[in-house]
Order: sequence, then structure tokens, then C-alpha cells
Amino acid sequence: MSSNSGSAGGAAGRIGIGLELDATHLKILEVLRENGRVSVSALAERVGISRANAYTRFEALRADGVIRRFTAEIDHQRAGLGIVALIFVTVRQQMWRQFRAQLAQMPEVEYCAITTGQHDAMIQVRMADVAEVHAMVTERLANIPAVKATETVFILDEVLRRPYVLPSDRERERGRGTSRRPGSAPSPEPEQGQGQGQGQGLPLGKMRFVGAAEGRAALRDES
Amino acid sequence: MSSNSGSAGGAAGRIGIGLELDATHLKILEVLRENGRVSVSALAERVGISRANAYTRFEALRADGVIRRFTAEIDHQRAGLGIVALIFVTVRQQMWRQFRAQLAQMPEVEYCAITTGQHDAMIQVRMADVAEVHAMVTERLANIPAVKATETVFILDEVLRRPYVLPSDRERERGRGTSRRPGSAPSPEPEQGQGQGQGQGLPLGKMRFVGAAEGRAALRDES
DNA sequence: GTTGAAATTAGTACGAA
DNA sequence: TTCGTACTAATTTCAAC
Repeated sequence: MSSNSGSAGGAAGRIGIGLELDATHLKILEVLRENGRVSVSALAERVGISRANAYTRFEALRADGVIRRFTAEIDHQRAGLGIVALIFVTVRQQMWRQFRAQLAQMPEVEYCAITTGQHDAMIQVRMADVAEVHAMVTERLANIPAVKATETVFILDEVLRRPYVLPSDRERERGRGTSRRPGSAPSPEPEQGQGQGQGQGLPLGKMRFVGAAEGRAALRDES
Repeated sequence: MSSNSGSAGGAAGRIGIGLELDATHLKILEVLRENGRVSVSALAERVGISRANAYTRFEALRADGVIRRFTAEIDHQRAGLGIVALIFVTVRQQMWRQFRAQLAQMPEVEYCAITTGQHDAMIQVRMADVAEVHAMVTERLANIPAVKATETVFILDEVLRRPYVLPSDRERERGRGTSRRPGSAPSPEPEQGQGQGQGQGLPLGKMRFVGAAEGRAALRDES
């Protein structure tokens, strides 16, 4: 549960893939992500394979870590934690390890990610009321030496939350101009492929990418 | 799955609570959130109640919507979607309905929340590579008339993701200065309770709250 | 990778405390 | 309400194909 102290499998994790996922694997994941409690028999039927095969693949996915765990999605409103807030944190350099250790001690933190851009990390918290958010930020977060500054915004409505996106979701949207299969060539268009190193002011003049702040390249070496 | 078009039970949702959750309910949720596939028998044993009682409560939690669904947590890295990005969107007023409709059509969007602060919404997407994020923002998002502007940051590492916070988590952290039970009086201290209407410059001078932009009060009336 | 049959376990119903 | 038990139905395992 709260033993997620280390990396939670983020974008900068390892690349070594142990299990090559075929279409059947993805189908299994698709079903499991919608209904994590289906019996393997029902799963086999839904996917269109035999039960023994389903058991084998299910176990393989679990053992290989593709399926990390099964969990219940809870209505926080009814569970008593209806207030959601995002806290953007600026972390003092060379204090990442301490920052992470402190976070692990805060059970009210649902999600924390290290980001590029203006801030260094984003924290999502669930609270019973707004005052609790305030108290959390001012009394708990602010007392962490690693925290240089914070910026808090409240979530007014969670429009959608998907059980975790899969590559196979992409296949379902066709003929819409931008159909990209995962694993294929990144950019057919010549003007792309420069990744996040691009500046501001892009096509249509509507969006801008925010790159990482300086001196953050050695980020992973500390944790 | 992607039928989450409406509100996903956000902070501004309804308050009517149908089921009063006692300590046993929370214990059940605790177990279920860590292992969504436990049998009800094992659940009963872990919680310390009879099987029949466990079945009754389990069904009640499910029927009442406290448990929304069961899902598999997937390692995106190994599933082929290792790149995570946050896209902060400024939405044209009076176009929220269209914005939401468009989002429902984008399977690569894992999470979307309407926020206070500088931007109007935050979108989290999972992609196979960085170029795909770029393509998504420039070719898909930018083409939505409701989208006025976007700002993209990449997630370098997901430090922690908890299966969904529970009020009972709070009980476990004791004697740390700020122990608040959900449902109790929001603020014992007199200087609190003003909520999100506060300005900038707070205790320790380290953090600031970012309130909602003007003219966003009628947000929920449109959707 | 598939089918079928045995053993185990889960789910249900009902009476008693 | 909650518990305990007996009954029914399903799932998992393991075998051979």
C-alpha cells in the first residue's frame, strides 16, 4: 500500500521488457482493467481463448509485472474525502531523496510525479475539506526543508479518469487524421522528433511546451 | 470504460451520502484497494467478520457506489506507453460542454480535471514516445475550438501512486502535529477555515494558493 | 493451445443468537 | 445486525489430446 517509496514505474524507468505483449495480452488487460474481479474462466470466454491459456497468460502478466496489482476504485466523495487539490512543488536541488522520503510518510498523498516545467513535482491530495488542504500545505509540506515553494490549485471536477490507458486504445480511433500505433516510427512528419527540447510558439500559436528547468538533468542520480 | 463522459465524482459533486461508513466498511475498502481480487471469504477473515456479513457489506458498498469498480493496475512502461505528460488547458468560456465531449473521444487521455488557478483544466496522457505527445497536442487538442491555449509538461518519474486514499489512512499517522480526522470540525485553529479565498503570501512565505480565474463560477451550469 | 473431468472453493439461503 | 451452517453453483487445477 504505502510501501511505494521508490519509483512507481515512471517515464524515466527501465526499458527492459521481459514479456512481449501480443494482441491477446492486450485484450486480457483491457478486460481486467474494466473488471478486475472477473474469473479467469469468464476472462477466457471474453477474450476468446481457452481457460488454460487464459490462466497461463494471466499468471505471466502478473509475474512479469505488467499487471502490478488489482485495486478497487472508490468514490472519494462518499468515502469522506471529497476535496482534491494539486500542489506544485519546487524542490531544493540535492534534496530529492529527502523529499521522497517525506512523501512516503504522507498517506493523504494520492499521486506524486516529478515534472519538467516551472515546478519540479506535482502532488495530488485528497482531503475532507478545504481547510485540511491548507493545513497540509502550510504545516506539513512547508516544514520539509527540501520544499522551496509550493503552489496549490483545487480540482473543481474530475471530468474523467480511465482505469489506465492501454496501447490498444489507440487502435480504436481510426480515420481521424492522427493515427499512430505504439512502437511504430515516432514521427512520419519531418518537423517533429525533437522531443521536449523545443521552444515556445508552435503551430496555430496556441500551445507551448515547457521544458525542464536547468540543472535537473542529474535528477535520477540522487534518488 | 470510456463511457465516463459525465462527471467522474469530482470535488464539486453531490454530497448526499446513502451509506454511513463505519470502521468495518473502511477496513473492507482498505483490503479491497490493495487486493481487488480477494475472495469475499478471505476478505471476511482479514477484516474479522463472518462470511455472510462480508457478503452483505461488500454488496452494500458496491450497490451504494462507494466502490465504483475494480481495476487492474498496469505497468505502462511494459505495456508500451512509457511517456506521461500533463497538458494544462485554457478553455474558452461557454464551450465547456464541447470540450468535455471531445475529451471523451480521446482514449489516450487517462485523467482530466477542471482546476482553479492559471489554467482551466489539466489532462494527463500516456504515449509511446515524446513525438506522440507533440502530435496529440498540436494536431488533436489544438483543433478543438474550445481549447484556447495549452501548456505541456512531461513527467520524468512517478514517485508514488496510491490505489486511492481513504479516510482511515489518516488514523495511522499520529502525534505529528497535524492530526485531523475526516468528518470532524474542519479547523480547531482560529486562523483557518477561510478556504480557498485567501490571497498570496502565507506562513513561512513559501507557498501561495492559486484561486479560480474570474468568470468561472458558472462552470458547472454548462456541463 | 485446447478440451474435459475431479477437487476445491466461492456464493447463497436460512435459521438462531 | 451478525453469525454459523448446509446447500448449490462456480471456479481452478490437472490430466490427456
